[in-house]
Amino acid sequence: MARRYDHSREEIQQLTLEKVSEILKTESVHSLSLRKIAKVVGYTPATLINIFGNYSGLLLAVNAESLDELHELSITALASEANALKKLHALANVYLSYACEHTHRWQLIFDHRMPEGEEVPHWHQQRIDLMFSLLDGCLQIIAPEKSSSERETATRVLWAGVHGICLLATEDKLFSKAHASGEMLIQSLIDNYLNSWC
Amino acid sequence: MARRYDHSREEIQQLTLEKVSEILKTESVHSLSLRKIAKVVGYTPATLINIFGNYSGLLLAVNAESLDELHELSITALASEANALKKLHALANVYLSYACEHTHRWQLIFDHRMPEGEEVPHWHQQRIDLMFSLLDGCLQIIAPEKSSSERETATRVLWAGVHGICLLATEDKLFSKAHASGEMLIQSLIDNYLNSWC
DNA sequence: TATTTTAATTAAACACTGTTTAATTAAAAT
DNA sequence: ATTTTAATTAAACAGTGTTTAATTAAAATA
Repeated sequence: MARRYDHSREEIQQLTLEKVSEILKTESVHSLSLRKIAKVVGYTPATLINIFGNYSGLLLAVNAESLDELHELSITALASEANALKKLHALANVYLSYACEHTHRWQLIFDHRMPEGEEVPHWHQQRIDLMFSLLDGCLQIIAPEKSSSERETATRVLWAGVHGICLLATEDKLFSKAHASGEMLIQSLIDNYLNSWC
Repeated sequence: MARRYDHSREEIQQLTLEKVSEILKTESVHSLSLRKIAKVVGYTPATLINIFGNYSGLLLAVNAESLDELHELSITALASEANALKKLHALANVYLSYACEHTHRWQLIFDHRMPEGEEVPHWHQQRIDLMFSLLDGCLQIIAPEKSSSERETATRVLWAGVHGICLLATEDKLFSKAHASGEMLIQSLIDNYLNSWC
């Protein structure tokens, strides 16, 4: 068989992202496969490869959507707080909430590895840089006297800490309810670190 | 063919761990496979499954060895410092050094996931708990007035932070030389966090 | 010592995986 | 109306971890 034209390229792409989203609501990253996705989308694996280049490209497209979601949530969280320190807390809690509520989507972002030899696409790196820049923006208001390299250090320390806490939370390595105690850890990290830093 | 008896069960296990070690010196976690390992060991995949239960069990055995290495390095690092704060720094730097120098082994510890339904073996969890307890021991000396739940929070924050920094370092997300700037981030994290915490 | 039982080892099959190839055919361009 | 282009698929390919059945050497038993 050949050329159906039930959907345009863009429609198949959109349809795929929706179906993967649905799967990730209940199933883990490791139970995902190109063939399984192709089946629920209603096209063959080869068609999805034709559209996304390869399986890695498909997952990357899912992750781009996730990062866009995270970015939008971050923007509204920032707008809802006046104080720069509170903005920073809000940012970290958006990150934790996303990790806890969309655990499999969140894990996919960091579980994904480029195939040997391929570079991370610039549009993907841009999305990550954008998230970092929001953090940096808060620190710029909190400590305007600091140099940009000092701020860069603090940004990375805070991101690493929050990310590590989210890893513990999503992997249920936190005794009590993951989200609640995750929030506590984040509060402790940010308050204590910044209290001394500036 | 059947029953060779070139090696005992223990010898094959030991041989396997050695060969995997060698492979991980140059190749990444994702290029590893049971069949590839079996080939270099000189036995068939089914033999390795007979010994380790399944592929996951084989990787778990590699990780147990890695955690033992990390533990031993930690013990000697602790012994080489008198001051409790310096001990803590030493501990964190052992972790970073191991991540940078044995990157693939280190990544395998955290990339590995139990198969659906199987629980983390207690002997593996014990090894992880042991590492956490070393950290907790330092904090106990640094801040004996704190409650054990307060210390638990600090332990987790510090571990999460150091782990996140190591992730950045091993994935070359750190502009300059990974190890050097990783050390800087860890210093910033520990000094600032503890400076405010106690 | 001869015989039975046990278990180590393997080849082959199984059910998957992502990707490539070649063929089909509908749509677009000429 | 004809040619070109490209969407789509089935099938093949090379790989994965695991299971099964057969072989056979070693250990246990008689």
